[in-house]
Amino acid sequence: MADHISFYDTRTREVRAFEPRDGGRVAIYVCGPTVYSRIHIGNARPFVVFSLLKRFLAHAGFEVFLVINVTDVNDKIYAAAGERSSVELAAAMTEAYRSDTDRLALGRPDAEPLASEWIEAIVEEIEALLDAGCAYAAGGDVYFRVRRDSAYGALSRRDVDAMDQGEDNDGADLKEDPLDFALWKAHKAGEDSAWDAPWGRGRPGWHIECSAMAMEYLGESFDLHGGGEDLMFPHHENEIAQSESATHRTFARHWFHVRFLLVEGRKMSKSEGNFYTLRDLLLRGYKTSAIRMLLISVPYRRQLNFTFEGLAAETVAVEKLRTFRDRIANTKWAARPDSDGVASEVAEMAREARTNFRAALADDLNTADARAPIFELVRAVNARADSGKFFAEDVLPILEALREFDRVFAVLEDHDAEWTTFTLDWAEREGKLGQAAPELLATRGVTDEKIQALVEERDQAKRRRDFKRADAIRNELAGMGILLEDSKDGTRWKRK
RNA sequence: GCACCGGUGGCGAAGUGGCUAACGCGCUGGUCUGCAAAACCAGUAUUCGCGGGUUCAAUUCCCGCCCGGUGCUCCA
Repeated sequence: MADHISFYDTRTREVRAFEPRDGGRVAIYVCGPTVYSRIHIGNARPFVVFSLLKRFLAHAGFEVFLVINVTDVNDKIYAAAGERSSVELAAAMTEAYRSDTDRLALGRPDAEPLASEWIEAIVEEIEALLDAGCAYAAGGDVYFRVRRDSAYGALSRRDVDAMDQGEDNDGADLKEDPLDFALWKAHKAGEDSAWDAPWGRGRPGWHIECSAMAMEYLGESFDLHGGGEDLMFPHHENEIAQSESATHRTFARHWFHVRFLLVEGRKMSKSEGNFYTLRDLLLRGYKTSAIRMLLISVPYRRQLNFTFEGLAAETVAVEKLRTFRDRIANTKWAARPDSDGVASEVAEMAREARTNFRAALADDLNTADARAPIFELVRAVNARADSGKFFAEDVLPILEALREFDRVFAVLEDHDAEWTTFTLDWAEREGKLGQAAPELLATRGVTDEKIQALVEERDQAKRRRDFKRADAIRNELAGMGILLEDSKDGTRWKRK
């Protein structure tokens, strides 16, 4: 099943066969968040994409090891902390990042190293670069000699001589060449995290931490390295320069960049007023299943327009799949009258859908295309079920197909109600309950027992043909976010 | 200015040198239902930003234009 998987490679600018060095094993490194604030929907896209990538590769039979680092020493963190401790801010925001991404229900990376915990490895790599003559210390800083690296600019297709010389940057007077970038920054007044190093007290530059941690976890050369498109230059270009100058080996064999998203058609920014954290969306009553579905609806290399209209549409789409799954699983289907040992047509449809699903993902992780066979299967099977052509022996192939889809997409498992409770409890602690959507607040304290009692009362009213009363109860439940479905097998309800 | 990406139905979006241009949402009509909901059926792009070219054939390749987006150094 693992054959013919290919991904676009930023370095070669083409869709290339993905061939891990070590047969069945895949090592992936992704540049994660800088923890100075809660993650927003733009940060969520790479997290979702790389989690899906891992899930797909694992599903395709590879043993995947995914590293997503956390940058917890950085200028932005110092700036955001102000008078407070940057260390405490970073720790709190790291926790928030883990909690928020847990709500995305895609699992955690296999390792989530913090830059601050790998200073020793970073210092060692800088020493190696100094020894090799690729770097130099100046005024307590250490810089990398960009012009010593003839391959510099290959990833982002930039001509070193055509680059802006950046004279107004920090440390310009210490650099031999304006193109050089910092591997180590000398301690400055007001910075509350610093480590001793042979060339002076300070902290790592931004790029070196990823080189060091990637090599610590995955070795000098590994399969795939990724991040947001913004990281291509200078971050990843600099990582390649440092790493390959130190090891003389290909650092990452495949480069994978996730496109930025737009929010309501515009670039997301605080000044535009379209800046949303994951928590904001949860408080507004949107479910992470819908967020995932929306992020899946556009392939990772395309710009995605994140809108509330889109979220609403995907909420419905997720519901359609769950309703279908429940229908198949919970109905007493008749045995097939003409079971003559031939595989049923439904089993054949499920097989074909699974094949198409895998093929779409194997083709540069085309998640948008991969959704089509799922919905096609749902419609075809619903149609058969409506016309009495779905039988007990068809249940298993269908549920297995759904399980396969969900091993990658994770939208069927319903944690939504749980996350809603979690979000509201958090909002209460933070005094933000007032920001919660009214529909969300209405669901608070609505227990299954309470719902069940009302549903039974309505059923009795229906039996008396007291439809006024029955409809009143249905409306009352709707106000609590409960939807009813009458069927021959009784009334089913679900939380919206 | 330099580099790059996109413009497909009401919205989102896949895709291909030539079968009826996927899929999701929406809308209209129908079946079912006490009414709904769910589900299904039918309809909803004579056409893929505009102009030109290549080709027997282009939405798909090439050129130009218009529109939108992104990057261009220490800062996800």
